[in-house]
Amino acid sequence: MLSQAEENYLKAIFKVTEKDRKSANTNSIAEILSTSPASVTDMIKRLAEKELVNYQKYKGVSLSPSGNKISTDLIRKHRLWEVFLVEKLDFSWEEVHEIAEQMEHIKSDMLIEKLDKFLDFPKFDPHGDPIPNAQGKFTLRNQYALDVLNEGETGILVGVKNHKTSFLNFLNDLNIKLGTEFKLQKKIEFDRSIKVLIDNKQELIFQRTITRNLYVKKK
Amino acid sequence: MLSQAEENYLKAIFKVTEKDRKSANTNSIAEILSTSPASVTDMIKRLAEKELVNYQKYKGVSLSPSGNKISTDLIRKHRLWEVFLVEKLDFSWEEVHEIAEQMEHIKSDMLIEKLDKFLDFPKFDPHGDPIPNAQGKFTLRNQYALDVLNEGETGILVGVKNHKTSFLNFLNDLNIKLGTEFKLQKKIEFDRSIKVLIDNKQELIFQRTITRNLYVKKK
DNA sequence: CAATATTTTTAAGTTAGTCTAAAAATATGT
DNA sequence: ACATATTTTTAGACTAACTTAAAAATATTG
Repeated sequence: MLSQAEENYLKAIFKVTEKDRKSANTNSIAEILSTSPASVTDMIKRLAEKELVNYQKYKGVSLSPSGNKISTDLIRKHRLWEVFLVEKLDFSWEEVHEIAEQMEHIKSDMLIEKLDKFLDFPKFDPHGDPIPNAQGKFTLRNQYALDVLNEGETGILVGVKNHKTSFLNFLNDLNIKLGTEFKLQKKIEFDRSIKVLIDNKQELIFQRTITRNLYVKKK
Repeated sequence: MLSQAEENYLKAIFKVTEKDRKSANTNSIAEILSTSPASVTDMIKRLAEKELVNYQKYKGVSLSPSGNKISTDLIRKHRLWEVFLVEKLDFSWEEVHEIAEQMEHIKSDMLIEKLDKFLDFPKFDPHGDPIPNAQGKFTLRNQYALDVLNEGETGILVGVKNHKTSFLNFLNDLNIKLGTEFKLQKKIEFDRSIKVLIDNKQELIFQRTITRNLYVKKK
């Protein structure tokens, strides 16, 4: 039985390596977990001992098959609980991360099975992130950052990359949510910002810091 | 912010002292938590430091007002989650204790408020135990152990004292659940066992070990 | 490619929570 | 009430997870 600390390390390694990076370095893990590189080395050795990670001194760390399964299970649990909090308990999407961070450590396979069923087997969480199935498989989707659209094209918001409360509240204030339609009016070459028409109502200019964080599917 | 271990000690002290006992002794706490008396002394000192308990060496320990509030909050959370698991996720009453034992440690006041509302403010958990309100107040109920009924009287099952899986499964096998009616046919003086008619269908003899653990209200 | 900067690991120490064994205090029985 | 039994506390040691500081390895750059 893994401790919550061990689980959090596995998740952090997953996070670093999921963007095709082969292995995670000590510093990046330390930063994600707000701890020291020394602590990371310490823990990695223990995880290597349990064959949850592949590790060679100074060469970075990656997840073993069993470590990878545990990570995707954690992500599955986290995202299912987020759906529960938003759909059933009426939380807003910027409020759920911290709570789900706690709930993902509850240990009971039957609980997750039944929760999944209760929620009607959702494939995406409230931020549009895919929920892996019980085998650890993620649903893929054709999605693009908003600034990839061509002029005149319309995209439907299906996900957000940045999950910070401040960013989500910015979207709340503009009444932007999953499903919101963006019609790209004009690409401004100078700084790659764009002029968009939102839900056929408000027209706005978005900088790259925003467009990079909005995932749409083409309408 | 309290650790799960600290919270479990507070709950154990609550459990020992709730049956009108003024203070809890080291051994009884150790037994509940499956730990050693030495560990209990150790932890009690820390809890006393934080003014969560009243403690004098060799004289037992009791909850301070703040310790008591934390305990009832934990019981509230535990029992609300049990209701959720049974009512919403379709668990059986003998399956929920362990899971709720984990869930009760999730820290979020808003979560419990919203959960309470989602469940429509239940006053009793799946075993018939009262759920304290946010102020720590328990709903009282006129209930009696089954063997307190007089011959000819009928009682409706409103709670069970023993929560062990084996006992609950015994009840499941007899199709006994909250709401089941017991008509007391005969008291057998010899060993205080009773002959009861269950839901006007099956007639059985129950020993004291069973009747003591069934709480009914008079019909 | 040597000097410097950065990253990673090691070493040594801390805290929470646990244990066992022994000592101290309290309770019990004749 | 005193000897014995029981309970509780202390002492010392252990593990998991963390820290800081220093040493070692790797990477970068003029």
